[in-house]
Formats: sequence, C-alpha cells, structure tokens
Amino acid sequence: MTVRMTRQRAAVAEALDESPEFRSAQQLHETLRARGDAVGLATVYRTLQALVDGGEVDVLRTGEGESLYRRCVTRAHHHHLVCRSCGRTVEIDGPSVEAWASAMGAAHGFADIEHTVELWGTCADCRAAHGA
Amino acid sequence: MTVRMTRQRAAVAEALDESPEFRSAQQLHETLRARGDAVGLATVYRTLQALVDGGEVDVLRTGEGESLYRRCVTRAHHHHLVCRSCGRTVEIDGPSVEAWASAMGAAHGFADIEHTVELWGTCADCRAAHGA
DNA sequence: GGACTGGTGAGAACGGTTGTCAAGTCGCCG
DNA sequence: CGGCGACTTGACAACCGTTCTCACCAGTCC
Ligand SMILES: [Mn+2]
Ligand SMILES: [Mn+2]
Ligand SMILES: [Zn+2]
Ligand SMILES: [Zn+2]
Repeated sequence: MTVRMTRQRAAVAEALDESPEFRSAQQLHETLRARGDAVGLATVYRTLQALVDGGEVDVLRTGEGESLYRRCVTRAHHHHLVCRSCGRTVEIDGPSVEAWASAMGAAHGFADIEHTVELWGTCADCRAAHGA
Repeated sequence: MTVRMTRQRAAVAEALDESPEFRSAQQLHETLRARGDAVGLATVYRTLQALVDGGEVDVLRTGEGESLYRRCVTRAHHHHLVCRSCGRTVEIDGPSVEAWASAMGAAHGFADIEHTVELWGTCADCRAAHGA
C-alpha cells in the first residue's frame, strides 16, 4: 500500500512544475521523451490521475474532449481564465459566482449542486503577436 | 446544395422534441430503434450536428466526455441546471455571471472572452425516489 | 543480497465520434 | 408520371484520447 517514489513520477511532477500553462497528458509525455527522460504514456496518465486525486493538480476538459493538467498555486476551490492560444492561465476566485450557483440550485429544488465555470480568451501577448 | 427533408431527419427532430432532458446521440438512436423508426447512428450524429450549427439545439459535454443534446426553449444565450440522475434541465439566465465573466477577462487583459457555466445537481423527484 | 510488493510500459481494448463510399431517395424537370 | 442528379444514408472502418492487461522491473525493508 505504500507509495513509492520513482524516476517516472518525479519526471512527470517536474514537467508539470516547469509549465505554468495547462498541458495535456500527451504533451507532457512528448516533453519528457524529447528531453531524454522517457516515461510510458500509461504511466503519465496514472501519475496525473493520482495527482488530481490528491488535489495537487487541476484538470479541465477542452471542448474537444481532451484533458488538460496544471499545478495550481491555490489549493482552494477556484476557476480559470485560460488563453485559447498559448494556454496561459490566471486562477480566479469568484465568491459571487459561488453564491449565485448555490442560490440557483436551491431555487429550483436541486441539491448537491456542483458547477463548472471556465473562462477562455486571448491574452494580451498573443494579441500583440498575432496582430488584431 | 439544397437541404432535403427526410424521414430520418424528421425522426431525430421528433425524438428531441419529445424529451425535455439532455440526451446523448446514442440514447436518441436507441429510442428511435426501439420505436421501430430506425435511423443509422451516423445519421443521428450528422443531424444533431446540423441542428447545433443552426442554433436549434444545445450541446453540453459530460465529465466523461459524452455530448448531450437538447432543444432549448430559449434561443438566446443561457446556461443549464441539470439533474445528474435523470437529466431534467432548467434553463438559467445569469446576467450577473455574464458581467462577472467579461469583467474578469478585461481585468487580466484577455479579449474575446467566452465562458462555460453549467450547474449539476440532484432534482427533488430523484431525491424522493432514491431516498436520502 | 533476497523477498515482497508496488510500479512500469508496450500493446490491446475501449467508447464516443467521425470518415468512407456504394447504394438509396428526395425534388425537380420534362 | 418517369428519369436524372445531387443530396442523403448506413454499415463498417478509422480515429483519438484514455484505460486495461500482464509479464517484467525495481523501491523498500530486513
Ligand atoms: Mn466555483
Ligand atoms: Mn453566460
Ligand atoms: Zn496567450
Ligand atoms: Zn432528476
């Protein structure tokens, strides 16, 4: 039952620490391979899942159904403002939205309310780079 | 280039009209098959996609990556409060959330802000049925 | 070092969705 | 009414991200 520290787990954790953007399992896998620190794809997925379960990493799903992972600064519940183009992410705390969500649920007789709230946009740098 | 009315397209549209819940392409396909109004699965997907493109049907993706479809009453932008258990859906209009989302984006220099906001819960009927 | 046991990875399996393409049909025209 | 042609259909294969399988590997403890 003991959790072991392995080269692979350390490598995945390190790759996550190095990128402030949300990244997919496959991107992380490729990054590690390119760096000569190869880790099996299945292991990347397993490690990410464990980190998510432990609350150390956040996941979000793109509109195309791919999962993106990121080690967030805030451990508490929060949302994200993500750049569509480069993945740059701002962690957002929205007390007003939290209140709104539970009020809406209660008003319609729903219980155990959960909410997904994500914001997507184009960051200032990407606008400067791509024109427009 | 003309769009034709076919038995299949009418059947999919009718199945959507009959259910106020969000339903998956496969559920709709099965419903039609059971009713003896069989339509190929690929055609169900194609028809749903066309309806979504035309703004006649709303889609949302479950946490498991499945797309759910529903003909909403409101044509204007809105969100949903969905029962995890039976799919019952309440259309929600949240002006405060809209304002919050664009304000957040602007505050961090992001443009072309889009947002996904969905609420999940257990409706009163499902709570009564399953106890708790 | 040796045993115990959790971890690894190549490849198969999965599940929802989309692509392929020969066969079928709606709509129109004569 | 036929007939024609472009649009549509559907069985099945291909896709794609993710998970499962299982024989082999390697931390950990003694
Ligand atoms: Mn929240
Ligand atoms: Mn909105
Ligand atoms: Zn950017
Ligand atoms: Zn319900």
